[in-house]
Amino acid sequence: MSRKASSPRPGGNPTLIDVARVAGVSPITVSRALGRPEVVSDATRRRVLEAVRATGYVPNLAAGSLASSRSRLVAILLPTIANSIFADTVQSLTERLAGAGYQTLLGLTGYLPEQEEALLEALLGRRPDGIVLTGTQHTEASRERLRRTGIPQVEAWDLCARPLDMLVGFSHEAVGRAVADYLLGKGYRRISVVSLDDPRGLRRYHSLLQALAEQGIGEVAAEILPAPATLAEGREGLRHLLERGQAGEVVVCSSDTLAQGVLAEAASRQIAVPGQLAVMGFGDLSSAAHTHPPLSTVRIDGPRIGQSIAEALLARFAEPGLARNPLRMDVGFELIERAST
Amino acid sequence: MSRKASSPRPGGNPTLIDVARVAGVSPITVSRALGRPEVVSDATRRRVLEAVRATGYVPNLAAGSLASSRSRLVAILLPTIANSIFADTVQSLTERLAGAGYQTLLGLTGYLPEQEEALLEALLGRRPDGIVLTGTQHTEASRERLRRTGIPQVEAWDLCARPLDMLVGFSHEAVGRAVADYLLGKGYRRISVVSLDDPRGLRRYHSLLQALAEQGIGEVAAEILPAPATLAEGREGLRHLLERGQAGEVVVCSSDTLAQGVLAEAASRQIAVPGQLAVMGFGDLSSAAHTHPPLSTVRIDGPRIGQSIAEALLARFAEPGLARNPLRMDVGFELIERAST
DNA sequence: CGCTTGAATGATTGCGCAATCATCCGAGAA
DNA sequence: TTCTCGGATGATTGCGCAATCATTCAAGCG
Repeated sequence: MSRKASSPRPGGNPTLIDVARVAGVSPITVSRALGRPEVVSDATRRRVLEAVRATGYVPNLAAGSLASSRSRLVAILLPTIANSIFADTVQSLTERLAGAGYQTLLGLTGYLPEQEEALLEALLGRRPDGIVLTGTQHTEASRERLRRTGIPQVEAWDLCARPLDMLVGFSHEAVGRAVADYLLGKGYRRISVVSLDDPRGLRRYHSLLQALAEQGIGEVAAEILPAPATLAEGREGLRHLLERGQAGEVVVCSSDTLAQGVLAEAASRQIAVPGQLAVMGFGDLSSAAHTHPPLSTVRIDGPRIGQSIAEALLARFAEPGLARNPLRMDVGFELIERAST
Repeated sequence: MSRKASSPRPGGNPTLIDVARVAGVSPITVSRALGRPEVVSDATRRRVLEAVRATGYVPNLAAGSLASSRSRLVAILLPTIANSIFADTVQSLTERLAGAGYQTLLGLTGYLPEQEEALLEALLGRRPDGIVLTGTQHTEASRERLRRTGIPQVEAWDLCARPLDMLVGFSHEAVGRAVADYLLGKGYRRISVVSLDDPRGLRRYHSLLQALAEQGIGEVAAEILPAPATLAEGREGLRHLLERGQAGEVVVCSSDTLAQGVLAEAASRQIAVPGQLAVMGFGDLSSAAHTHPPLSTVRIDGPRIGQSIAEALLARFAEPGLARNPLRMDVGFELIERAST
């Protein structure tokens, strides 16, 4: 390295040593005054804080990570943030973690498991203290790698029998069944589906199919569309169903965004909703209550998921002994009936 | 510290030294094989990569940061990701940076400058190689701190006379004027505004006011709502305007989301759009083309902003000599006329 | 008065890596 | 043959911090 010891260095960032010199204490006392203020005397702490202000010192967290083996970083992997149902979860998770001094490393997988694998390796390089994953489908390589890290991790927005570690979500199978029961109860028999080809949407679709089959309804036309969800995709989905004469009495959509597209396509074709065609969404985005007609949908409490993830991680950070506690939280869902069905 | 030198440590993560031992080379050769593969021989590189695979080695980037003074981290500060017009920008920015080996540290300011200040300090602790800020309004403390870091930084989604460093955005004043000219050209004279109280929305509002005033239109009712933008806020905005009899012939909204709320409120009151009341949005969200009626709005190319930010930062990283190059990119905007006006 | 006690502070060390400088060795030139 | 040269590899060092152990000193006690 170029520089000898700790000269003043007008160029670089000030370090603990610079602050210590200004405050007239040892570097480790500065470290303590900032990191564990209760162990230094009031007078010393004041002197140190004054020196921090005077020097413009900002602790180098990379050095802190290295020395303490705690990065105060949480990695979040999610498919996308654009028009996303996950946005509320990420927002509340990030806020809660920030309040506890943790920062958020964002990784976008674009719904591709292989992408998740590469991203995961990159993120692990930061030695995050916690990892949040969307869904429970990961490549075998990812699962193995995650298992070996021993880092607390939370899978979100889903439930499964063998979670990697902690789990905060709800049952997509239960959603599918609940939607089937609801629609059958309303008297609908000819049902079609417009779904994104994302794993959780497809699981809801399959359990809907099964629940309907159990009631003797075997024919369910489906239009499976590539991610991400947009209104245009929804419109296209309904258009294809109509062209094939398969739309039936009600279209079940894998997201409110698709459902809004379906509504728009129906409006443009003068199809009355729900008179000629009912529409069901998923997610209860803030727009769902305000479409025309208001959208029946399934409400998921995204902020609550985020908050629960944060609590679970923070608890684990505070008490590493809890390792492998069997947290498996089902936040449930709520079927919201509005005018579209 | 507890451990002596570099014993095998079955518990912890493998290090460069472990890989080196397996590959039968020195640690620094492993470092080179991974970081600058062109300087080691093919045979050595293969042996090293095999050893990396065998050990499950993942480089500790905190240590790398500390040794090289390059974190390969870019901090992004933005108001919110929920229902956000910035989502596309963040998505494309993140993807482009990830492709170049940079990771993204996300900071959410909630539209509060003081929050930005605290967040900024926390993020600077990671010594990011680049910083992306939303907008050009920062506290004086933030500006000063940013200036002194010398880290390449980009202000996005706005233009201003004295940028901190680089700038990729468009003129909100020009948007306000363009909207005024457009509406006047269509023959509208009684104009009202529903805006979020975010700085950029208010700037568009004020320049709209000024442009209208120059044409002799002095009375413009406005409803200013707290962030974040939701359909419900838009509905409330129109409701208040109508209650006061001030909605006029056309409502200009500071975002498409608010505009959709206005459309919903109008629909629920049997107000014909645009016959009795025209509506103008901002952002051209993917939903704007599919509302009922389709929404006239102002299109901003969010992904392009993200891409341009990434290019600008990567260029600066590759060539630190370019410091203080005067990049100041105006990505412009496009007024989209649809059926709502 | 000497002792213990515990709060406050300090000295030393190493976290894992890359920058820097040093060394080695084989091919080609003189 | 000897020398030079440059590609390949290695040894050493320090990045900035916190863990660990050591020291100091005043208060309290018999």
